[in-house]
Amino acid sequence: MQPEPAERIWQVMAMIPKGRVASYGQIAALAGMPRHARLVGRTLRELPRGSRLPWHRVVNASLKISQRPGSGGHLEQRRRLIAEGVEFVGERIPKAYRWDAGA
DNA sequence: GATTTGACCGGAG
DNA sequence: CCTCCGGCCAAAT
Repeated sequence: MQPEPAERIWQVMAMIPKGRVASYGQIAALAGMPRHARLVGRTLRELPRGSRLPWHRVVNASLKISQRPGSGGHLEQRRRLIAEGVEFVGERIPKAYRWDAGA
């Protein structure tokens, strides 16, 4: 039987290299469900706090953190990314940090 | 069961 | 930078 969609999402997410970021749509596409970016977002929202998955490496297509600015999650994600060497220009992450699957 | 909402996307204007 | 739109899908109202 086919792996559950959420499971494939977790799998793809787990392969994002440290110090790089990927978009929701990108994850969805790599998980074999193009245009299902929203499902990815929902899946991340439901992740337990102690997950070992690099959820912080997932940002929106504009290369900005998608969580509500000012929220704990937003600050947490930003902190973790910076800790990995990812830079921020204002709210935006330079395109150079975008993960190229298969590069 | 219809409507709204949400850690979304891409195109158009 | 902004809004509006159509697509997608699950959970909450």
